[in-house]
Amino acid sequence: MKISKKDLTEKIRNCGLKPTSQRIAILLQLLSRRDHPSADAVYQSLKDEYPSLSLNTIYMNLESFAEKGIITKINVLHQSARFDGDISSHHHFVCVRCKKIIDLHNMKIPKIKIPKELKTAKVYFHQLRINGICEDCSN
Amino acid sequence: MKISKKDLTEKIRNCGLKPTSQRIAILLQLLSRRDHPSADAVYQSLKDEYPSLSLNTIYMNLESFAEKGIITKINVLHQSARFDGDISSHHHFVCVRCKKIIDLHNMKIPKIKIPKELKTAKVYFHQLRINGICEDCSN
DNA sequence: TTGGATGCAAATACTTTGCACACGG
DNA sequence: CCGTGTGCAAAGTATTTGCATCCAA
Repeated sequence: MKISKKDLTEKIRNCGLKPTSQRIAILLQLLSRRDHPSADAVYQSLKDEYPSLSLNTIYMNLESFAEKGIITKINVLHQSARFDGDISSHHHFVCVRCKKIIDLHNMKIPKIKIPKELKTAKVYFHQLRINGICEDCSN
Repeated sequence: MKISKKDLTEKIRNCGLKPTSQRIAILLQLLSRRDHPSADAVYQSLKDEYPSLSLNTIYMNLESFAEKGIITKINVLHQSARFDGDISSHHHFVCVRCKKIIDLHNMKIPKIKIPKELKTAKVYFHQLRINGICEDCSN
């Protein structure tokens, strides 16, 4: 499907942001590609066509778009790697605001059927991650 | 349950690593606590008792332990934020080695029952993440 | 003794912040 | 014009790398 700049302009305006040329370019880039780029990957793809575009602008706008829900941020970003000594099967709730991680031991997840896309990969383990805002942060 | 140093030594040796005093201390620390510490958090807890222990050693060993499967690294993708232009409901496979993300659109996940630990939290969305090693990396 | 492990310091990577200028409404 | 958005540079934090020394086997 073709993505028109007009649609993008609308989409950006609808979520309360000014449809600047940079925002349109960034959103177009993200909707056109099938992978899951980092801010820098988007930057690399756009800098030839938009030499004045700054990486900073991409960081800010990807974050804004995700906040408005027109794109998704796959990894709630902890500033640092977090480790768990408990390797028994359990899942996690992550507060998107304070980044707190809460164990969910009592949560039963029905058996997962590994999809065919992964038939050749080695699956280690799966973890369900629930994102939200914890009690402390919701005040 | 009490964790004996003897058991830890065994555990470390069993996964092919030398049971140095630093490794034993780091693993003991991680297995004793109920939270999900960063490398620095582990460092802060240990540096009084082991003044010569370096943060670097903790980084390396937490990574090694996670690779051997005796602890878990919760956020595989913490080094850079990754975004997805596709906001339809789907899940992801993440290669723990090359960090590649593969979309799993065909995967049906039965309805999730939100556990009681979260009764006061606001749940935004949940994503199932399957961790493993992709075909390219498994050679 | 010997190769892996550690400690230190420097280097790198990612992201955020501060501020002056530019631009859309 | 007004206020948000952008670009640049600098700062901040997390992690990795290089290398000499150390230590468990």
